[in-house]
Amino acid sequence: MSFDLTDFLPYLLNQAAEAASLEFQREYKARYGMLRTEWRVLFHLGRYGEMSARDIVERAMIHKTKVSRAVAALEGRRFLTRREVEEDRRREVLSLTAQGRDAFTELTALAEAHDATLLRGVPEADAEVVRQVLRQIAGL
Amino acid sequence: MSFDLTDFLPYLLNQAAEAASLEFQREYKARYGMLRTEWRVLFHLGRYGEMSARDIVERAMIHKTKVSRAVAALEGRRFLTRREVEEDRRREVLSLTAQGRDAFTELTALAEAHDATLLRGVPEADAEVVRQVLRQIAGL
DNA sequence: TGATAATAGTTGAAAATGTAACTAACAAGA
DNA sequence: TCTTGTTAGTTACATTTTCAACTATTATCA
Repeated sequence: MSFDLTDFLPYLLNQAAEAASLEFQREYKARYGMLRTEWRVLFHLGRYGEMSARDIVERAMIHKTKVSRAVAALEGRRFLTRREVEEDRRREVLSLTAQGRDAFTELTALAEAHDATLLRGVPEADAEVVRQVLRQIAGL
Repeated sequence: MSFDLTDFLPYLLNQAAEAASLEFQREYKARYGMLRTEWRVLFHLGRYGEMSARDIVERAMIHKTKVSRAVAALEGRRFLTRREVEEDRRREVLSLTAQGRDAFTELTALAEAHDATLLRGVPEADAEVVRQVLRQIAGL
């Protein structure tokens, strides 16, 4: 039989994703009491600027109920604020507070360092191949 | 700012893992009403032969409570059976039923096909680089 | 205009997961 | 033997996630 579990891409991706998130998760959990979805929402706002919950849903491919709850939690802890949009009163534009930006800055620095650790010993050319293939799979 | 979200490995891994699992998950869910952990337990038994829950915990790095519940579910749906071990009555050896083996065979074929789809257009050398790096990150 | 559909976001209940505590069996040393 | 510790596996409870309504607003089109 030729097919090993560690050849199976969804499995391998899941294991790698879990391992990669684990250490970093401890950071944002311990420092800011954040959940993973909250960190991802924060990251999107920090990296790409203010946007609506719907934009985050689309870009991050996170379900809208998760985003809704993450936004509520981040708002409660004063990491972001909502602003009504006049031309469409269903929507609310989200933006980070100063505190949210600080958290973003600190966590991003940690994330970059963490990335380097994960790819220790991997030639940059190979790392780029990995990113490329992952983007394809993720549909990005 | 130099750091793009799609360069950030844990993020990229998560997105790819989620996208990769999605379609396949629909298969085992729709056909067999299986959860992800259940499919993974089934896979281990189908691929590597009978073993105890503890062995699966170690090999698959799934938490023992998840394995315990998956085993109970698979047993309830007659995909596997337990057998007591005389020399250590704490342990139970698990093995697939004929029905379990059928499911394994069918799902494995689907898994292989799914893998090929995910890697469409990716040279085999690159695919191997990806698997290698993912194994490193996952600690496999 | 008015009816129907679509969209943004929220909420409640059900399902799944994680954590810790638990039972039962074995192990090892005084 | 008796105590203490370890291991296999299960269960209970709290937290998260998922799924299916639901509200409120905007869009479409006869």
